[in-house]
Amino acid sequence: MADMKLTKQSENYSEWYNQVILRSELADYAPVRGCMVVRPYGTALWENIQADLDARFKETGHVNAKFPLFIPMSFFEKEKEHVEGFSPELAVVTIGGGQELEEPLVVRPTSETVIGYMYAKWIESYRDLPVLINQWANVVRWEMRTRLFLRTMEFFWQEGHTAHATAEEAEEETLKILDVYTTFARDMAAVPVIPGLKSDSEKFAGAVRSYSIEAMMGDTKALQAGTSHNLGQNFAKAFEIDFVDENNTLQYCWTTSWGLSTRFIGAIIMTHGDDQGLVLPPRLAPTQVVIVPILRKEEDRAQVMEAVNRLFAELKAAGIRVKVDDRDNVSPGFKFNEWELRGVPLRFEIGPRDVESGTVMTARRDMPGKPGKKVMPQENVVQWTGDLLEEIQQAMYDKAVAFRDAHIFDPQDYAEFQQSVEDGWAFSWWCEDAACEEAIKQDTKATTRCIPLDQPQGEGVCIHCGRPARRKVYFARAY
RNA sequence: CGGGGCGUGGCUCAGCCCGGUUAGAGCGCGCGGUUCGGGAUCGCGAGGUCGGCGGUUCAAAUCCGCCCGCCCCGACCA
Repeated sequence: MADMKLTKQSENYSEWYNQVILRSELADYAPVRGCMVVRPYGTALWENIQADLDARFKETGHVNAKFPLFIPMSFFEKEKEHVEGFSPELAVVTIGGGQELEEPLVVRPTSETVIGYMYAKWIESYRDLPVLINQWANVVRWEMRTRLFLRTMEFFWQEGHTAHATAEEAEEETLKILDVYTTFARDMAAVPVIPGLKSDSEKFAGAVRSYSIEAMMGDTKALQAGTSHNLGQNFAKAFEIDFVDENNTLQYCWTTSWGLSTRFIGAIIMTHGDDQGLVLPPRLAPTQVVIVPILRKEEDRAQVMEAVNRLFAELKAAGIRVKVDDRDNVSPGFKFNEWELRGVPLRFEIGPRDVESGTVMTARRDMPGKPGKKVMPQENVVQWTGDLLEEIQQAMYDKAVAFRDAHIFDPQDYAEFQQSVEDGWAFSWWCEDAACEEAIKQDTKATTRCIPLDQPQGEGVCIHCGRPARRKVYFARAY
C-alpha cells in the first residue's frame, strides 16, 4: 500500500520526477543507457505540442523537410566552434555492411552542417531567399548523465534552419521564432517563460548570438525550454552558402537555427506537477476529460451507462478529448487516483445519484480535493466543460507565474545574491565579463540563464565585481 | 573518467555475515465470488538459469576471483 503513494516533491524532487514519468506512462527506460522510450501517452502529448508548433511555423512562412540521419565526419570540421562544441558528444559510425568506412559517419547531433551543405547547392540568387525550412527529427548526443526528457542521448525535436540575404533579416527571424516559442509556452503549455539573450559562454557552438526561453521548475531550478540562434555568416562561410544580390555581387547568406525538444515535456511536468502527479494543461492534454461511471448495484448499470455514453458522445462531437473509464476490475477510488497521477484536467463522476438528479460531479485536477469538486447539470455539458477547461488553463498559468515571481529576487549585495540563488533566481546587474560569470558559477553553482529582452531603465554595478553594468541578467541553478 | 551503492519471479525486497531438504514475502498478473461516490475484499492459481563465467567444497543465492550491467554523487551538456 505504501508504494501506491508517490514520493512527495518536498521529500525528493528528482525521485518524484522519475516516478511521475514512469507511473503515468509518459516514458520508460530503454535497454540502451541514457535512451528512453516515449510511450503512447507521452507521444500523444508530444504530438499535441508538435501540431501546435507546426501550425505556428507554417503561419510564419516555414515549410517542413527531412534531412539525413548520417552526416560525413568532415562536415563537422568545417566550422571551428561547432566542432569544438560538439565533438565530445558525437556518436560515430565507422563500420557499414561489415566494412570499415572510408569516412566515418556522424549520427546527427543537430543538422546545421548537412543543411548548410544542401543550402549551398540550392541557393544561387537573392531571388532564392529567404529559405525557411523546419524538420521534425531525432538527434543523438553522447551524454554523461541523463534524465528522462531533460537530457537523453537520443531526443526528439524540431530544428528550423533558415537562410537570409541580410543580417537584419536573420536577426528578425531569430527573434520571431523566440516569440513563437514564448507564445506557445504561455498560451498552450501555461508555462511562463523569460525570453532573452544567452551569455557568450552559454551560446550555441557556432552561433553569433543565442536566445532562449527560460522557465522556472517546481524546485526553482531553471530550464532552458527552447533556443533560437543567429548564426551570422559563420556557417555560410564554412559551407559556402552564397548568393548574388540585386547588384550581381556575390554575398554570403545570413543563417539561423532554432529548436524545441521533448525536453519541453519535462518543463510541463515540473512547472505544473504536484504531489498527486502530473497536471497537464487542457490545451495540450491527450485526454481533457475522463468520465468515471459509479455503479453501485447491477440494476443501476443501464441507466448510469446511458448517461455516461450520452455525455461522452456530446463532448466528443464538440471536439473535446474525452475518455470513459469503464474498467470493471478496479474501483472508482483507484481510477480517481490514477487519472490524477496522469494529469487529466477534468474528471466527471456519474453515478445513480446523478442519474436521478440530472447532474455530473466534476473534479478539477488543478485544485485537488473538495475545493475542486462541483456538481454541474447534464444540460449544456459542452458549453460549461469548454469554459471549465479554459478556466483551468488560465488558473494553471496564473499559478505558475505567481510561483515564479515569488522566487525571483533582486539581491542588493553578493551575500544576498548567494542566498537568492539558493532560494530561486537572482535578477542582477552583471558586467558581462566571462570571468565574473565563471567565478559566480564556482561559488554558487548558478549560471547566467539569459539577459532578458525586457530591460529596466538605467545602469547599475555588477553584483559580483562592482564594475559598471549595462544590463540585468537572471542567474540560477539550471537543469 | 574519479568516489559510493546494488544485481534473487513483472516490481520492491528478505534470505548471504554463520554453505545443508521442494528459494520466500508484499505488490502486480490470471480465474471465480462479494464489491464500487477517494488507492475494496476473500478464495484458487501461474510465474525464478538467484547478473555471467570460473574456483573452493560431499554440497554454493550464501565463501573466493574475474567480468558485465544498473543506480547515486562530482567534471561536460538541447
